[in-house]
Amino acid sequence: MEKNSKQRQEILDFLIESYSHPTAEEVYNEIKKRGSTASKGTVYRNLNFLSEKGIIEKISMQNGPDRYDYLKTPHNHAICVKCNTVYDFEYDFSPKKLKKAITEKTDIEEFSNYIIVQGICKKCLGK
Amino acid sequence: MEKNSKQRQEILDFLIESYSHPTAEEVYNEIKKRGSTASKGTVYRNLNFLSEKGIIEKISMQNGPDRYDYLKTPHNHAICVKCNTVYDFEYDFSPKKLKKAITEKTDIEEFSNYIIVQGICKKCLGK
DNA sequence: TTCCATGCAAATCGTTTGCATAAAC
DNA sequence: GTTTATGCAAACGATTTGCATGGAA
Repeated sequence: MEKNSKQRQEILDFLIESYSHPTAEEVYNEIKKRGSTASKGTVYRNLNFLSEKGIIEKISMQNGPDRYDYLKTPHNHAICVKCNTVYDFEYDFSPKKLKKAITEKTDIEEFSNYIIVQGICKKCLGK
Repeated sequence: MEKNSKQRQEILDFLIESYSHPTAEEVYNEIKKRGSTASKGTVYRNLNFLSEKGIIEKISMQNGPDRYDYLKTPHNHAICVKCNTVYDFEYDFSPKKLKKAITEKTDIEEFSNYIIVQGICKKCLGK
């Protein structure tokens, strides 16, 4: 049976109120600033724990560290592959049609409502 | 001006004929088996070069090493986050509507036609 | 009083980099 | 001849792990 530690709660609390898709490092720094005793190892262990439970989402980036997002209402992610900024957006991907297309062609059975679109943002295009 | 080395061509040739979304390590092993002199550093440098050119796509995984895919006709990727298998599938995401949804809500201007859906495959669900 | 979670540090993994040499053009 | 790419090995960043200890149930 799992145990509800102070540290795990501090990590989750921060993610719930955060809208910036922070990295593990950023989570660590922020909760430290607030007085948490959590070590970096504990932060990583809990981020993995929470994402395996489906409470948060681990977002893998093309460059740099993973980012984490608390799963409120379903939404999608548009990611700039240059500067690694993650944006939320809503879009109806017609889940039923999509499910059909995927299960017909692949072995994927269950899939996330959080779809990832990669792109380049205004700022990075200018460069 | 860029130069077309033997090693770069060997790496690209292998990706063109591969349908398995190989990792850098797998690319390295396979071209070595075929007699290439390419070092691992060269493999990484060329995979980055080719993906910056938009010739191949770098696919970041939730766990484990990145995978690479030669960009033939547009298609999407369904990824099992447990076993890291990448499947191809076709689906009409209504690019115009999607573009509108994204540019209205985010700073992303240009985006890839290769959309990523994360899920769990049949085999891993059973476990 | 059991067993899960922690803190710490070392280890690991995937990838990048510096530098001297070799190959394209 | 000039410049870009290579091979090698060392360095790097992000993450995981082993182990002894502490805290929840």
